[in-house]
Amino acid sequence: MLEKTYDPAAVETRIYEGWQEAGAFKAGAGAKPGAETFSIVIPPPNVTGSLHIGHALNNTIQDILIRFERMRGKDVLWQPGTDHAGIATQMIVERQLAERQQPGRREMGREKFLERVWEWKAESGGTILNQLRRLGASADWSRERFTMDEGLSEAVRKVFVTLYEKGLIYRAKRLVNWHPGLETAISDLEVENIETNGKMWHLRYPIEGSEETITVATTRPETMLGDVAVAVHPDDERYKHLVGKHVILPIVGRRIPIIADEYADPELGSGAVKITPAHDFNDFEVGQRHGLKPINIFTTTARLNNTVPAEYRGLDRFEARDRIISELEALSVLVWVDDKKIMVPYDEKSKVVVIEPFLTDQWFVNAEVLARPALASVKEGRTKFVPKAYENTYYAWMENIKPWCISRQLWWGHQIPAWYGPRLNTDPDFNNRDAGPKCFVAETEAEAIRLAQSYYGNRKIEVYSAGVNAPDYAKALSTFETAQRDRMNADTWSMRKHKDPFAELSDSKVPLHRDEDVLDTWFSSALWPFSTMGWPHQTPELAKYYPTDVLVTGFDIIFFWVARMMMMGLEFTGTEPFHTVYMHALVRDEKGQKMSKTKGNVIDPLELVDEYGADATRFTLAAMAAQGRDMRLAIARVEGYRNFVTKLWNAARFLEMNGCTRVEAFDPRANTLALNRWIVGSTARAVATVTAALDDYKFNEAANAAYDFVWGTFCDWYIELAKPVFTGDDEAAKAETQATAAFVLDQILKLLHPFMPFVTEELWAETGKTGPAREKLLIISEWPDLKGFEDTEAQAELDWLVALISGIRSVRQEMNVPAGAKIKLLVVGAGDVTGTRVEANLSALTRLARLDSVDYTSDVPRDSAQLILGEATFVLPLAGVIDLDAERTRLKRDIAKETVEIDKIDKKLGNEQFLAKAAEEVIEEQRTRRAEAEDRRARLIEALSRLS
RNA sequence: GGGUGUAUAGCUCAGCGGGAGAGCACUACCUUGACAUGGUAGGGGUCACAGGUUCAAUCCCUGUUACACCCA
Repeated sequence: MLEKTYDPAAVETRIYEGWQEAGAFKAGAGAKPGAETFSIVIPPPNVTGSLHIGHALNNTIQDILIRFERMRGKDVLWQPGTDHAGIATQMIVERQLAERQQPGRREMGREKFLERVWEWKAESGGTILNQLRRLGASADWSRERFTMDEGLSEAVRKVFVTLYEKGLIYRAKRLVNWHPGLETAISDLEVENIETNGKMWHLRYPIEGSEETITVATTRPETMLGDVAVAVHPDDERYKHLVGKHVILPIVGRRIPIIADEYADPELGSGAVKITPAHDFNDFEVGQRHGLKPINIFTTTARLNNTVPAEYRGLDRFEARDRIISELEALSVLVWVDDKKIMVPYDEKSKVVVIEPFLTDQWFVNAEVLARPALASVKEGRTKFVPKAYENTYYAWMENIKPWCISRQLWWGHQIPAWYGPRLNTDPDFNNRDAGPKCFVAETEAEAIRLAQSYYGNRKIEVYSAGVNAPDYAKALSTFETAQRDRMNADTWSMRKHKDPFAELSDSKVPLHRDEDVLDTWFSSALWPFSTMGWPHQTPELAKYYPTDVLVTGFDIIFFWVARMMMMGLEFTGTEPFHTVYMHALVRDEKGQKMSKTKGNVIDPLELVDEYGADATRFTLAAMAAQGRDMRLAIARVEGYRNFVTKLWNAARFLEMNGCTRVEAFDPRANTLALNRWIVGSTARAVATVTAALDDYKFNEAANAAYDFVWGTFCDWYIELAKPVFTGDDEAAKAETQATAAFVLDQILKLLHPFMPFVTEELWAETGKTGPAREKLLIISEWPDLKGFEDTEAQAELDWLVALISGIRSVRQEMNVPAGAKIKLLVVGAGDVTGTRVEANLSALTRLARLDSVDYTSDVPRDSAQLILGEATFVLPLAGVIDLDAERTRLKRDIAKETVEIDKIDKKLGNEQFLAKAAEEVIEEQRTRRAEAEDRRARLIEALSRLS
């Protein structure tokens, strides 16, 4: 016997372990040989992460799809894993070291520090995946991957080297977004521009050899130390005569040109702008156009470096601003100051650190080339976005894609597979400092040495791993370079040889060192759909499960991740990594605000699981997952669906109490009772609706259809109507109903399983204790298919019965008949069908409408309430109970309602245009509705006349 | 500044070219042998506003307003 209420906490862990032990999550579990495949790769959560409500939604949706397709018999893989999350993870470990007052990262050195991070990962990295298990995620944990696993790292190296060889990855000195706190470059996407109250400072620069001055406006006066020019618009009449002259930069004293460039906007400020190519993206381009050499005034921590006057060196950028302003003021260079709203680039994660455009050597991906096929895939429909509106977002990004800066000055991540050595004096770039060192890109060190060997001839290659600043490396490098330089001049070289008998050997050993930077975390994430399946090796999994089917994700990572997976997938496998991208909404609080720790409005999904159970939590998320709209999560909804779980549980309990045991080889189509034929037909329709909705990714429709059917149809009507059968003495009817009830419950458990896996699996086990043995767990049982089980005749009869019972109940309440009182029912004017229906459903009718007798008459007693249904009138003689005035009011109200309806339809039918242009079936429908309303009204009027 | 989306019951949300829906909340009644985490019945909406298209608009189009988000 089932308990009175279902206790999720007591059941969920046991059920989950049962699935694991049965191997139900394993790729291909339950699939028939040769079955179609269905695969999803999880958006790998950060190892540093813990489950938030967005993850809960994301993974609930994936799990629903996976369980649905698994039950449909497909060969299913849900590939789980985690992302190494370079910056976040490194920061956590660094913070931990600081808290424990242990040596910092730099003191420890790279190798020790990385060991430390791996230790941390081993201890804490699995948290979020364990949290997903609590939600019921049925991923194939035996295939768990991590972006820094050896296999995935191999994929990363392969991709890097291949793209490098194709010229699609290159190293360049460019302005990048620099994070002065972390001292690393970040990508454009990791920067968030936030509108801030700023100021516009107007500075008056003196013109060389003239009394004239030129006024420039800037929001960042401290960067004037790095100014290399002043630009005006070529058509700006005010300044034409100044172009070609020079200004003397105040404080610094540098002589810089006035140039003409269209970037200067005559409408903005004074129309003249200072050009600081090292610290502004627009200025950088202006500088390039005019061959101006950028002057970098900052260190990697955004303090002023030694290119600036001594008194400013070492100052923080904001401190420097104040000091510069004071000095400019004192020099009367500062003319005036305006308040201005400005966009300040912040670190997208912390939203605290101001990002600095900074000139460094970095690695870039030529995203423009990779984007072309990725763009075409979506345009040509090979990959579809759901909802479709996101395709535009994707296009807008892809059509304007910028080079992707992929190097990060961090330690935790995939170290860039590039090795550097000194250039030979025969190299055309030997004296070109901007060209940088000679670079060898290879998947392994051995391969890099081979490449180097072919460049350096038979010199000995020595790889230094202690870093570019290690003394022995610096020494070896300078020895080599000096020798190469000295060899270029015959005199120098012969003098050297004379002094040093070993001079010829001084450049016989070449020092090589590996690039110390690591790759952007998203670089490895971009390979996730195929790297997790063993690529670059041609594994069976790759052949079977790639390309995947659906990618389920939030729109916030459409650029970070989706776009890049498309690019890499197409480039390296020749196929789109998925045919559908399902973008789910953002979960907000019930007031529509974004959840955040600082606002304190975070709903923790694990707390929901603890309090209401995983099933209720999942069902809520599914029921609210309408496409293209953010969801506001209200706890009351979760509570409501918890009640639904209880309702289902109790329905099963009722069936159990009434001997509803499954019957071997039961054929629902052989049923004779309308009640049973009706519920089977309704089940068929519910199955069809839920299946279609899931096929369309309309999770809310699927969930609601299942809910309506289970509660509104099965519990509210079928079980209620079955009660008299169970307590009656028609044994054949009882047996048929018991078998049908058990059959329908089975279908319900299957239908609900993707949404509520735990309670359904538990009930599947409980109901399996009697009747024929269950062959397998619910999770791998077959999805119901009841096509052709509909029964329109039974449907019509039960619709009628429901309407009659509801009608009588309604009258009883309005007439204030005590709920416990049993009353008589008289049937007037019933035809054959109604008569048969009344007789067939007599016990149900009597019970649910609380009647004590049903009789036929043509003689309506006075003081009765009357109900119109079909051709018959149902009369409730309520002498003594009934309030005649109330009944008259009720009838008049109903008559008025019908009149309004008739008038409305008449207006349409009287319109010639309508008759001429509307569809035939629409007109016909209106006519039918009118006739029905007219008939009801006539009989209501008749009923009213009987009352007086 | 450019773009996208949303506006429907007190709240959270579905829906849709031809009869305004659900859950929660609310009101009344009911411990009827599954379930009070329940049952029955009910009240409650100018479908944001203004135009337009259409025989017909909550739905399609345009504009306005408000809110949200994305990009610069």
